Amino acid sequence: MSDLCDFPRLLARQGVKATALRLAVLEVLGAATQALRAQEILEMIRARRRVNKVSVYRILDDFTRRGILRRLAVDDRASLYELACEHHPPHPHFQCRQCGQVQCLDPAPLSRMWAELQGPLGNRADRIDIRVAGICHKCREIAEN
Amino acid sequence: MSDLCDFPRLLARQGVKATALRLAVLEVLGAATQALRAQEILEMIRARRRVNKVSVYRILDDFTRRGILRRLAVDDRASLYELACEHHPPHPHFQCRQCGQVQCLDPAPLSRMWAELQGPLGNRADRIDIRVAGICHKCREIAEN
DNA sequence: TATCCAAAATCAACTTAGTTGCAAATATAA
DNA sequence: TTATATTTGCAACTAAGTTGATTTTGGATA
Ligand SMILES: [Mn+2]
Ligand SMILES: [Mn+2]
Ligand SMILES: [Zn+2]
Ligand SMILES: [Zn+2]
Repeated sequence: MSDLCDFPRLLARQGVKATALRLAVLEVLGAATQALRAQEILEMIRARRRVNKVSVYRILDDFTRRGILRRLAVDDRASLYELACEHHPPHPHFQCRQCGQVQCLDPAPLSRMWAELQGPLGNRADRIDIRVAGICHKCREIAEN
Repeated sequence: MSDLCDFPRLLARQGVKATALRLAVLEVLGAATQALRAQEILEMIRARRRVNKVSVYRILDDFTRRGILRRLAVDDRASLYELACEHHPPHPHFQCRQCGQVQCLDPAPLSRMWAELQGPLGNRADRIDIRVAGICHKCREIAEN
């Protein structure tokens, strides 16, 4: 999702050491054009160095709790991760039910939605996930030919 | 989510036989006040009769593909199931990050959202899932005392 | 520079949630 | 009744993630 962020600084602000592995996780996600599964992140890091999957899972978990990453629950069994820095505000996603691809959508409709759902039934809401499902552009082209 | 539906007729319309097990799955979900995990459905059926988990998973899967049920992807590893009949139109959900409880919210905001997200980027959207997360009513009370 | 320490990473083993292939049972048709 | 199709059950397997214990490492201290 672009490399606009200064990852070492981002980690410093959170009070965590910028280890090679933590930076590798952020760099993989920073270079990605869409949200990635833990397995994909692991493989991409393994293209460059040796890593244990447990370390990656623990880093993803920690980053998600700290708000450095967002974890997206999708229909598949594995969840997806994306950067949650200021350059990537929360936004809806589109998942194709044919190919499974998950695209990031424009954040605008989400902010309009916010007021509607804020604090219903006495709950204190602090996050909205929107997932739009259907058939993507590409899959429609394939089906039409 | 209430027993307003005539399950045998619902199944007949879908061209599937109304077997005892299929009806048991629908009755459990019809009586539930919130969406249930496969494991919970299994246990509730087992309180009355002997069943194999595979049969339940296969029924849940088949019903979801037919649109009799909706499968909700949540942050936990197991997904949730709810009836998708005319008495339970699609709606947003609220999940508490403390206790994990998932509540069904009012369908209204979802229909307002629909127009906004329909067919972005050339995709053909046919479903919107909205999940609101935060701290629920109950958990807030506990925290305040 | 050597030694110590806490944080980070690794390893093997385990768990959870679901899946697969095939066999047995049950229902329906001929 | 016999044949056929559908449904359910059983055992074994898989994918994704988790746990607890151990080893490694990057600094701080002496
Ligand atoms: Mn995204
Ligand atoms: Mn619901
Ligand atoms: Zn597609
Ligand atoms: Zn709660």
